[in-house]
Amino acid sequence: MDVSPIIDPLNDAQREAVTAPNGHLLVLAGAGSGKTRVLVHRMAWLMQVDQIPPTGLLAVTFTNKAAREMRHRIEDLLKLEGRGMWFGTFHGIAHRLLRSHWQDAGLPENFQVLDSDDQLRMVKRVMREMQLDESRWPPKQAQWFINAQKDEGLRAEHIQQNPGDLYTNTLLKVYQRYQSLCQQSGLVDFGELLLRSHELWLHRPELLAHYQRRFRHILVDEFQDTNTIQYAWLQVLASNRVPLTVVGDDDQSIYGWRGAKVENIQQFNTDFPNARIVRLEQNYRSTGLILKAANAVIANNQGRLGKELWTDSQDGEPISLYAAFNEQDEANYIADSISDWVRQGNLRRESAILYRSNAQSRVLEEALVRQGIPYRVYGGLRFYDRQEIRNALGYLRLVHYRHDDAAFERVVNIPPRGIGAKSLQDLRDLARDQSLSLWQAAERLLEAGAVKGRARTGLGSFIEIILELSERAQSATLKELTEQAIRQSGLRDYHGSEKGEKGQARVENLDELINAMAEYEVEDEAQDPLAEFIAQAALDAGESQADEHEDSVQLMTLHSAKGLEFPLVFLAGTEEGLFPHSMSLEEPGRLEEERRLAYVGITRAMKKLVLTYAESRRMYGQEKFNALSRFVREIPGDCIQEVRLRNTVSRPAMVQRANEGLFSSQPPAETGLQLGQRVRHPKFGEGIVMNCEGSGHHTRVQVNFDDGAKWLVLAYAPLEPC
DNA sequence: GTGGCCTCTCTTTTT
DNA sequence: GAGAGGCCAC
Repeated sequence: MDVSPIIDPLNDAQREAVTAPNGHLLVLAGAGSGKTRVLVHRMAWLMQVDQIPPTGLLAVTFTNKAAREMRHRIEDLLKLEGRGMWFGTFHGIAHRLLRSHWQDAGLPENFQVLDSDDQLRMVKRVMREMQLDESRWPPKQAQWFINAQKDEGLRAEHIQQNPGDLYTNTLLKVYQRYQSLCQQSGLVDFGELLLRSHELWLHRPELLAHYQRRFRHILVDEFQDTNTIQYAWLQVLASNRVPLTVVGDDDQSIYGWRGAKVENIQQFNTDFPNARIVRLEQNYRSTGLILKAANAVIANNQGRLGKELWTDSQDGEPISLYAAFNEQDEANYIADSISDWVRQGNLRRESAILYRSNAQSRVLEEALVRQGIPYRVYGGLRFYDRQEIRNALGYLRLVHYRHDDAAFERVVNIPPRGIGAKSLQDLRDLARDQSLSLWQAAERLLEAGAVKGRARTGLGSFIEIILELSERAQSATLKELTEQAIRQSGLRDYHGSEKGEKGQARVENLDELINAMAEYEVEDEAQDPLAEFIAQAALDAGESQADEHEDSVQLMTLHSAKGLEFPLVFLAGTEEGLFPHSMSLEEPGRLEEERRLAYVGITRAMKKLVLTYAESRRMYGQEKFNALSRFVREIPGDCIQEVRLRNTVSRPAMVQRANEGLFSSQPPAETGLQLGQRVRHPKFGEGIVMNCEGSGHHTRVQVNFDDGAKWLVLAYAPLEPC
């Protein structure tokens, strides 16, 4: 057997990881150290050398994109179809298990996956039922509470009531009521998928044993992003029967705020004491200086597992630091730089602009538009999150499963058919009192003649539509069914008549959905295709299928940049308050997470990194004078070259003042000016210094001349003290 | 059901 | 200061 294609392209550490005996393995993989490659090659090794059949492998990732990419690469490497291997996200795999074992999991066969939008609706409904004041008890917060508990593996009945703690007690009640409503309507939210499949292991040992025999090895990507319940799920499944390979980087853990536990990496050592540990520290991505900067920044974090990236490559160009006058200047500078770079024969798509928060993208986009540079913004509204799509899916969900209350609430009055808040409330009341689904409640009310007038007609025709579609579903293809649902429900006309281009765009999206249905391939023949499509729509929000063919600059948040790399990277808005974000300054833990985010950002760059910040920035409607980010100050001086426009005034002084963290309205000392001082201007004559803003070459002072106050840029309008 | 007005907030986001 | 979400009036 020739294993050279599997091990030849690897360095020593990578090879050690790939060829480790079929036992527990922890791979600490630094940024750009070939983590995915190791995972893929290890799968190949296990199949070829340890003779594990494809069906014996389970590979778990966090995003559908990562799962697809892995499948792709293994098929490429082994020139075979990955059929039989289980690839998927934690949620996807949990869902698959629950579908197969719905009875053991205590679910109805037709259970539906509830996405966060629908979840919020359900939470609101429960809270209204409980007559909680929405301003005092924000539904979003309750939703967050429920998800956080589920992420920790806790059911409402596991959580201790605390007599004095009104907050927890109230939210607990919401949790409890929400849960029973979901159970009754056959709805399973994201957290519930994980929690339930964990319970499935615990309550059905024979099932667990079955899967433990089936899986001969489990591989987990981005292990630092696992939360408590995910870890528990893995731990029970693997225990001491199924070997685990987990790959992660504690320095790239940036999702603590949504429940990820970096500690799981340390815990792994304890729970699996015989696990082998391999560190991948050689970086193949970035230049020497970029790596040096990244190492220096991350070294300021405490309690790391310890890893220091190194590279064979040259130092490369120094990192540029541009101090912009304001956010406009920053955006223009970046757009100019990209123009230059493209003029030198580079591709736009090889450059990326990264920022901490989405709000920053607008100014950047405007500057790119002005210069006619095509760009693509990542992470916008996803296809299945669009209203019109969710409405169409709402109808289909009801066709599939009438007791899906979330879908019922969503579309019963869309398009409007006279079923207002009052009628809906009657339905909810009846449903609650008699433990019925909204669908059943509607039937009862109609039979009893308890609804009158427009509401009666509307509700009647709504039910009629669903019934007719259900009939049609028996014989029609998915595509035909969807087409009819969109037409017959009135959604097409309703969205089409929305004013402006919006209406047209919505209809186009609906057509796109019909196309997607036509192309949809059923993965599991045994499954009802409609059921499968609906679940997929909830679990895979549909990678924004933007035209990737056009050569465009990539704009995204630092979070979405994880896992990607670009020859040229701009990191915009490196200012205190923005990055690190002001909301993470209080807790040291949050600040460390921000620092890891900085580490992620820096290590995205292959050849050239440009940091920019604005001395003055409009935020929340106010002019803010933020100091240079501490993360930039943590980079050794010899890695950085400060870029200034010409006519520079005293660069060191500017940097010093930035480092001191403050820009005052007092002009810099080296200008020889002070507030209140008399100065002479060659053209305007004598005046008094009233105010100062900015620093460095952008320093502007306000001077009161005889004919009024003027703002002057010091660099261009030298003032003489007099 | 829509439009206008008021208030409130103001990260990061996958499933 | 902008955008979202809630509320009220027509």
